[in-house]
Amino acid sequence: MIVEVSSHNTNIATDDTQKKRAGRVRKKKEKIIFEAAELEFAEKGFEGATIDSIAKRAGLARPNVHYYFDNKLKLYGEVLSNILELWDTALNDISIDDQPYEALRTYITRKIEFSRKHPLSSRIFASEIISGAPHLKAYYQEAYQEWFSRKLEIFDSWSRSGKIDKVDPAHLLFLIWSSTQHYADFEVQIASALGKETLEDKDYLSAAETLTAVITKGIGCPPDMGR
Amino acid sequence: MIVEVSSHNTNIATDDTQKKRAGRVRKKKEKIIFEAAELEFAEKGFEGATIDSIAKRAGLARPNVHYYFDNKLKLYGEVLSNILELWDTALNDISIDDQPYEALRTYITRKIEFSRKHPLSSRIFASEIISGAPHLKAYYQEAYQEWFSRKLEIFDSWSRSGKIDKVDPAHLLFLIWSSTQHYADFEVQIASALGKETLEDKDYLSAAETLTAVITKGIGCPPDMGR
DNA sequence: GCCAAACTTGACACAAGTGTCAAAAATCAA
DNA sequence: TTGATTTTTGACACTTGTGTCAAGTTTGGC
Repeated sequence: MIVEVSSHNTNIATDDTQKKRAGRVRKKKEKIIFEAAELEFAEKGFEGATIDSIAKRAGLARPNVHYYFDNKLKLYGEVLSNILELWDTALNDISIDDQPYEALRTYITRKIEFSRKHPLSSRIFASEIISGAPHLKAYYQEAYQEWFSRKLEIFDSWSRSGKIDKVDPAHLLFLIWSSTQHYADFEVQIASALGKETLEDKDYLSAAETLTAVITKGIGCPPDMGR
Repeated sequence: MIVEVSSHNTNIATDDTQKKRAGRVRKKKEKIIFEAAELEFAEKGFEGATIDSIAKRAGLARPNVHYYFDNKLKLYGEVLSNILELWDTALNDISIDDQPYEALRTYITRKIEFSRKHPLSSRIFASEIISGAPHLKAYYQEAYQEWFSRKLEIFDSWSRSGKIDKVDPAHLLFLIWSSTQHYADFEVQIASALGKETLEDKDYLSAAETLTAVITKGIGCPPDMGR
């Protein structure tokens, strides 16, 4: 039942066994279906999503969805791996040589931008984790742990060289990750708190500013620290 | 379709229309079903949950679940309002007269403890928000906005009186909320990052410590500020 | 021990979802 | 224009889930 999610595949149609090469129509329809699927999965989760509903969102007959993506699991797998890929390319990355303030400011800003540009992806991912990541086990035993420990090393080295305070690097990473992720996953709640229907550009901007200010000062590398 | 979620009802069976008063058996069974439902909803979301699966988790025949809770929506409504109630009682609360450091330390610690003790509740709530809060609209237009603005006032007053830095209070609140919430919702991811199957007490403790340290220092009210 | 109320369950009717197939329609290269 | 290929769709068989009912069983007060 576990999807083998490959984090890097440029072509959406993975199994070339009997799949026809992508014509114009195919590409367009795949995109329409894919986007409808993202909406559906974000709103209902994997278990709650139905192919019928995806077909309706896409404006197609249900068997047509089966024609392009064999079944719900395959479609979901594509959506998931697309998310991981997006993530990889959009957030490359913090380097050990960077100055903490600049590096964190950039990272936080990019992560928040990502939350604004790809809220559905973020939410689908969150739903998957919340429900125990049943389709991501593979990924979690490999790529993620590596990504995580690379970040830890950077924070550790910053901490050892006195560039930042001695703070538990893992929890610091969780702090950065969760507070930025929040703006995608809990957008409804945030908008409601701010008395709006939906968040605007300036909200994301001031979020990034505030998070950067509080977190960098909180670990002892505020902007005015100089060098 | 929107559930009228009342944030305070001591008795689980709300509609006394034809419901029999709670005997011993009733109470016990309701609890078993309720807990099975929490597991199911946390894992599958509202749309994906099935009564059959809840019945199986509870070790009962499906019609028996219908006997105690009329249908899925009612059961979900009970679960949701139980969560809101838990929240209200467990996190009461920050007062405007408190010193920021102590108040925040207490709040963050309690919130993380809540994440440890009630991970399912937290996750169900998160799923509901992620999918657009279709069953919480009512709550969100009232109680939540009030809760939120009360917190804002406190932060604002701290900020005006120079007890903390001039930081956007809304985003500060989101920061605190999201980073603590994270330990319930993304437990799988966190455990995987830390190379464990499941989180231990000390993980929650060091989480609370780190968050408190970084956030309070980040807004200019570290413990050694004294008074 | 009796019996009314509370509880349990198999069976039913119905609704919704899945995946497949064959035939119709559209596309496009020669 | 034609005909092979790609795409679309109605129909089918099947599975899963829902809610109800009536007949059974258990429980507990007397």
